[in-house]
Amino acid sequence: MFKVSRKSEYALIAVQHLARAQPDRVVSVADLAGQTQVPSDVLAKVLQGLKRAGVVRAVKGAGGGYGLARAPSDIRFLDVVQPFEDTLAVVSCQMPSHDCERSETCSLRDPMAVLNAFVLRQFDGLTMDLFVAPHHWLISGGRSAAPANDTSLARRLRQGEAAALR
Amino acid sequence: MFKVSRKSEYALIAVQHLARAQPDRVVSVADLAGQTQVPSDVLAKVLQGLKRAGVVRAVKGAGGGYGLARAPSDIRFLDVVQPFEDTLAVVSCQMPSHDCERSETCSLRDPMAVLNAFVLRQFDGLTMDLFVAPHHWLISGGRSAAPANDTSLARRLRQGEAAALR
DNA sequence: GAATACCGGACTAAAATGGTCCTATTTGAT
DNA sequence: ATCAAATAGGACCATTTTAGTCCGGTATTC
Repeated sequence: MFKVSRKSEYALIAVQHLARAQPDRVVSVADLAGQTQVPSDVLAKVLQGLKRAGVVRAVKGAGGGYGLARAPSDIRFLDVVQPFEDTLAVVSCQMPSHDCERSETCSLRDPMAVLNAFVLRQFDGLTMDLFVAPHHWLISGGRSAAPANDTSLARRLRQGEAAALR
Repeated sequence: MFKVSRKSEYALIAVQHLARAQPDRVVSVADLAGQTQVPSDVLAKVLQGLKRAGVVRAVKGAGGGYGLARAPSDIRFLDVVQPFEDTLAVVSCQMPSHDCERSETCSLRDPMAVLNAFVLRQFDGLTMDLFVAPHHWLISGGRSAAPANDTSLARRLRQGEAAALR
């Protein structure tokens, strides 16, 4: 459980690398594949998906490539991952159009809804700036101000909270 | 992502039903399959797994069957689910014996470790009593005392917190 | 000793996953 | 104009994972 698909991992890696490039520049798939060690065909597909999701912008033709559509702090973790996941539900009875044939005898649905909403809410507060720089949250003393929808998880990430690692 | 395997869902359902039975009684796979609408062969496998995990106890022979090994409040969500999941990591670079070939250029590992630990910790605080009775946490006024390792998620579940559902 | 039930391996069908290949189409440079 | 660089995206395949079935074995009760 929990584990994201490999495409999602590639997407996270791609966004991370694009975030390091100058904001107005654009990087070709070939270059990015070289940097990231991700098979370029697969990476191409992933970037297309990210483009459709509006996370990344593309410039076609010679000299073209991909760049972030906006600042990492405006890109949520789920924005990057969702295009490559079929569902974000913990159990299937929480999936969009599933009417449970066991509803008579099973009472998992409601507690599961709470659980599911909690998890989603936590992840919703995560933005990609928490992942980009190499350990920027560990070495940098200066910490950014907490955004409005800050969650416990986001807070911990920003602080590199050691407690969470135990 | 997040989604548990179907066996895990069956395991949750099974534990829920066993929790409703009298603590000293034991229910056969056939009976349980009838109650839960789960294919009995599959359910048998699931219960064997739960037994190996120490979640349920088995009584062999005529009149035998399965019962919970301890009170629902002493059974954690992860106890029930883990036997049927290959991994609890969000990304593969957090899995037990994975040495990352991208460690030079990828800085996802450390923030991901925080993320991973956070998720696990939240789920670790979940016990099965939060799932058993039909809406007991919604209709019952009396609420149990918070255990030592209470987490935000467990708290919300205990309260059936509407905020989490938005 | 026969019926009841757990135990658990072997096997199969179906689906998801990860990856490759091939062919447009757009664009910049010569 | 033409060519090369690059994205766009469909079709396809191999592998793995998943879900489920089947079957013989063992323990226990009546």
